[in-house]
Amino acid sequence: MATNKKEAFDTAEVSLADFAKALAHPARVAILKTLAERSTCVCGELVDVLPLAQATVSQHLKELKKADLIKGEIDGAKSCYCINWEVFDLMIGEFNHLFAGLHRPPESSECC
Amino acid sequence: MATNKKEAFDTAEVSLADFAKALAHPARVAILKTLAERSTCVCGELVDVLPLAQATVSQHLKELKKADLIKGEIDGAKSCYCINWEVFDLMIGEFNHLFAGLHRPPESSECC
DNA sequence: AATTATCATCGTAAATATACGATTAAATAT
DNA sequence: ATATTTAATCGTATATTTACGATGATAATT
Repeated sequence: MATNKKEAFDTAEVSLADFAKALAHPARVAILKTLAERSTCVCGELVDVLPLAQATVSQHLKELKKADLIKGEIDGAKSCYCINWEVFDLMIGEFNHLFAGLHRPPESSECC
Repeated sequence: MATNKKEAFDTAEVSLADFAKALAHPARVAILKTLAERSTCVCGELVDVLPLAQATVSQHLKELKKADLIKGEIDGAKSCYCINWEVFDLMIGEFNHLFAGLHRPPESSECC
């Protein structure tokens, strides 16, 4: 029954929802935060930072990569990740455009 | 296995993730957009606007309510919803604080 | 009082997400 | 050459999400 109804929605809504979905787990928020904090690219210290098993961290990284919010590169035996700022900033802009900028309550409107 | 590891993360990360989760579906984005567009509170026209059954819309509304992003009120036989701007603006602020404001790439850092 | 409209909730089916141990593959170190 | 480190992937268990029809409850209409 849980069929995917993505086609039925606007692409803007879908892409914003996908962005939100990528952030919809504390581990992934923490990963992005950690990647942003370190000026140099971070590899597997993420596993040390997070309270999760290596396989699970890898899975979260995969999701962030799928959402195009991070880039990965193999550096010897290790693999190195960093934030994809182009896409990230773009999504933040889309987010703010849709919600923050527009549509404030029209002052005198009686609402709930 | 899929145990809830929320306790192991910072509350800021958890609350941001919860906020993101609330937006992590096109239907919920569309609901918020619709509620923001109409100056007067909207009831069940949402069902007409969305490509989903009434029960499903109700479920999504429940989730948004759980996240405290909307307020609901029974108005006769209908029930009326609107955005909870206090919370919503707060979460937007938290979002921008954590990601947009801080941590830009330090210019000369070689990254991925 | 009986009917209708509106919407929440229940029950349920199927898809996704979360988590981890085990395994694998590749690079590095011994 | 062998052992170790690093990280991806596989397999799997469980939890959560998504979706809908059916039912229920309440208010408005007839």
